[in-house]
Amino acid sequence: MGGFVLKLQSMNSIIPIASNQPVSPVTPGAGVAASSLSASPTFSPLYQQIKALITQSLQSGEWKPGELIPSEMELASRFKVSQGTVRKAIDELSAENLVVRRQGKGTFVATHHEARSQFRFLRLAPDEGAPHYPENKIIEVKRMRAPAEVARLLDIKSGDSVVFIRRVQSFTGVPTILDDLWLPGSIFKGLTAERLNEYKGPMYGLFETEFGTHMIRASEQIRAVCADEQVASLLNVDVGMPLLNVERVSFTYGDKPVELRRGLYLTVNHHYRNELS
Amino acid sequence: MGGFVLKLQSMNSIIPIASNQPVSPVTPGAGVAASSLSASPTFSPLYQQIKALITQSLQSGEWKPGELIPSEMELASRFKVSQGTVRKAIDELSAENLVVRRQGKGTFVATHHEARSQFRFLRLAPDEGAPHYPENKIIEVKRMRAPAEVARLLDIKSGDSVVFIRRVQSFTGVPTILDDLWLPGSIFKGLTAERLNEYKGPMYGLFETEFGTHMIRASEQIRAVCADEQVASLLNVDVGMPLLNVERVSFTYGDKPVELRRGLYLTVNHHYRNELS
DNA sequence: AAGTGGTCTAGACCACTTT
DNA sequence: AAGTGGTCTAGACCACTTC
Repeated sequence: MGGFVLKLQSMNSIIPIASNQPVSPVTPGAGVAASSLSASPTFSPLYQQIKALITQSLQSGEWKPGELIPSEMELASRFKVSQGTVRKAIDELSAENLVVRRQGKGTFVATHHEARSQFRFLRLAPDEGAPHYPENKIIEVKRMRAPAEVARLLDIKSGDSVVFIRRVQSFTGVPTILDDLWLPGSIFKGLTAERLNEYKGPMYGLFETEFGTHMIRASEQIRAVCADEQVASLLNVDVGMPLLNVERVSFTYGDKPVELRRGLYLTVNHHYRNELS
Repeated sequence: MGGFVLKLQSMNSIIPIASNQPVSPVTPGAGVAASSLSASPTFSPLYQQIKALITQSLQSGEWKPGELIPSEMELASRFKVSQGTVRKAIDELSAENLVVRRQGKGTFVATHHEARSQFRFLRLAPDEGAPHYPENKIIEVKRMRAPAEVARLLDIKSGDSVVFIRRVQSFTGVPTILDDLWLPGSIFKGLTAERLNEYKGPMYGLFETEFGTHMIRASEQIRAVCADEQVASLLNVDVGMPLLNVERVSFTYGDKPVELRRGLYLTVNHHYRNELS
């Protein structure tokens, strides 16, 4: 019986896990044989370590968005743990929307090319009728040097290259969202207005497919502001019209910030919806 | 070996579960013996049925907010299922913030009288510094007949008695939030301005303790508006100042709406924070 | 029929809290 | 020492999908 409880300095230095696992089968019916290191202050449950290993494979691109990952039994065999432990790891990854389970088919890497996740990052809904996806119009795409504030939020150096995008989104012809985006130039090489205009569907789908960057979560700060002349012109409203100002930082695997977005939402016939639970 | 898989018309008609449970102990090591009804279109996993039973006990007040509920072993014994099945039911209740687990102590009914849940329903945070709780000033408390829109959202009849509350919340002396609340009169009998002013701490704590109504979730719709004269006067800002308009419907056990709230937030030095995940 | 995830049980041991 | 939730394993069967 081998020791299942591992002592780890951090979740990043987890790779040698295999060598700490039992190499011989556990006696049937036997429970967990604890090592004497179990009181370690850096103790981490086995399933958390497995979760970190799976996350690493997602991050490294071993399994790409939309693809099938190995079955629970295969992963259990690879990591030398029971299927139940792999299951608990995948349970959490599924709860965090990193993977999607489908009974009878398998577990798939989450992708933004799916109806079910279409409105996960678009919280503006019409006051009447079912949510639907807006039309995109790209106003401007340019390369520039990151201002200090942009660099800080993207965790890059001030003056580093960033891609700036301005677009307007309309619902049934009515301009409703003005977005300004800043993306790290090192990741989004070759992003042009043409490519953005050609692409139909959510921008995060394009980012994922064309630039290998999958967004896993975002953090938003919302304020109320008034439209200035430039904004009023772009959204076709009067100067002084109250608008939602939504500042978003989006993160990819490893909680790395890879998008800064400032959206101005016209909330006359739409609202930002939020569930508190 | 008894049949564990039950056929249910709905989650509400679950009470006879006990009579469908095995009364004699299951043969050790035996798996699940499925009944021939397993293909029923209304099939519900055992742990979901247990979850519903526990939720009923929460709703009925058998265990009150802050109290300890029976241990997993006790519940397993009561419901004649394994401890693992109870565990999975409680896992979900914990994820939904209905209960709180504490290793070594037990599982407690969630309460709003705790630091850990203090900011679950208060999303306005200062731009600089750590979140802190605002001071309350009750402006008005009165009884009135529910307007049609209020009645619709509270799922009561138009003209039914409601309690109306207006208050201003301030951060370090600066008026920042103007709230208007409508509460069903049938539940919040005897709510007075004095009682609200005496009470220090979150209003949901008072609702829970004084009126036996614990909020479990809320749904918000956010818009940008401009301050009119009355609002400007109450928040000590200029007319036309852009404000967040946050309309909230809060629900208690059984997803019953029991509060309608319209908040106006000054977002000059604060922002509404939201995590998209 | 075979393979996948989903449910359920049983038993062991660990970590934490209280007695 | 006893009790609680937390982790881990093992094995059975169910529901769903594909072959």
